[in-house]
Amino acid sequence: MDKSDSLTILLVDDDLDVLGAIARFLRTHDIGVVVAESAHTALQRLQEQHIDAIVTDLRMPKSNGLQFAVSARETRPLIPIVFFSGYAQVPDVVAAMKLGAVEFLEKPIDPDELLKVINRVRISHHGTLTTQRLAFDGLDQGYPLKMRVLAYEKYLIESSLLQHGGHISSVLESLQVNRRTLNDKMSKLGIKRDALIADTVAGNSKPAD
Amino acid sequence: MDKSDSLTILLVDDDLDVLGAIARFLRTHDIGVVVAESAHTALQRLQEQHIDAIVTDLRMPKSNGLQFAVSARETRPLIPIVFFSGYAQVPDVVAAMKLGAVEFLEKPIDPDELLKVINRVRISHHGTLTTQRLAFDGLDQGYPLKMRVLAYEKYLIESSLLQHGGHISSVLESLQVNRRTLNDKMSKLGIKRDALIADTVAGNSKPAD
DNA sequence: CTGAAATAGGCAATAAATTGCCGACACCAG
DNA sequence: CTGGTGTCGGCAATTTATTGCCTATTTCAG
Repeated sequence: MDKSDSLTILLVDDDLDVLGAIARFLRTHDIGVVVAESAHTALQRLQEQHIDAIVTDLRMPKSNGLQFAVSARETRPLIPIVFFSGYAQVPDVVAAMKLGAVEFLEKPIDPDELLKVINRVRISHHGTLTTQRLAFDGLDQGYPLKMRVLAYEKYLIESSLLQHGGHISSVLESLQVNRRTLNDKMSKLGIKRDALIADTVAGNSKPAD
Repeated sequence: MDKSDSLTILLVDDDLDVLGAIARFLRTHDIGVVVAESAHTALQRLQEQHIDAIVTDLRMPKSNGLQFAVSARETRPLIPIVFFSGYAQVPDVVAAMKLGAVEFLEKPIDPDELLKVINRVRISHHGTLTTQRLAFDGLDQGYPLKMRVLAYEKYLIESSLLQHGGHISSVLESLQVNRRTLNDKMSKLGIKRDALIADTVAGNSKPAD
């Protein structure tokens, strides 16, 4: 299946067996995979082509995963990063999560679990959402408070819409907001319900998480 | 400014020896400590009195620390929470950090380290901005849109204040907001400039509600 | 086809936020 | 002490947001 909305992830691990196995698995599930066996290579790939998310081993021979993540964030400030590791210590995990990791998996990796995580990324960073996240989160300086708050509000509403499959009444209940207010906000913030729900029909529209 | 105990933390652990020892240590460092030996008691304390931050064991006989944290957040959505545990598994740590934990310490607790963490909390969630952000959109859905947006706005203002060392005029420029508006927001959101700029020295506690 | 349910938008009353202007207070250098 | 700077809050005019009421449109089951 060729899907225009499929994700491309950057998979980083020094163990080529693991790299190959996971890459194969993900590709059979319509996820584009770019592999790299070192942090150095990974950073190159990150600059060469479009990557939607990073899945990386925490422990690698030369540069460790955290260091790599920091470098990666310099290029792509808010790219979602998923770590995995076989012998993670608590401080490592804490550091990774503080960096804003979306998930931290243990080796050996359960492919289905990884797939679930990636699908979650697919949803929360979908299309217009990604732009919004950048708007309110990445550019720490230079944007007025009001604009950033509005961008966040837009992001929250779009997320809720996606999570409820475009079902407005559910969103109203979830966000506990007046129906008229929500409509006005969506109009003002340029949120198109139709566009959002059309986006998700191809993949999983329900994050059963 | 009141020079007495400016910060009150809620310390939760089923091990009474640990509870007593840490409480004593913290009290000698001018930190108010309310102790609870169970999640149930802790939730009561949380409603009875003003608590600035929670320090809790992850593993407790009856209810686990995560469950407790979720309940605590229902009462105090953005209260800083520090976890500690002796036998933490990776998924536990990940879950705790996703909940927006400020820090995750390992048992046995190094008192000085805990003190350092608490002092970071004292200047209002300093440091791990990413973690803080996760606390917003990683937090369970179920909080009204308005509350979440306000929480984010509060976070933005506090961050900017910290970043500019409490210089209001710099914050005004950075956030491009009217001075009168910023003052009003700070007042409404319970942001105390004095408390934020008081560096490692004790400042005012903030009755953040 | 018909009617119920879900969604969207117009309009107007009400509530809240924004902002300029004024004065007050603290602090510091001269 | 005095004047300058930075901060804070009261007040009121203006703007914006919220929300209830009403109607239109679409969708879908019967």
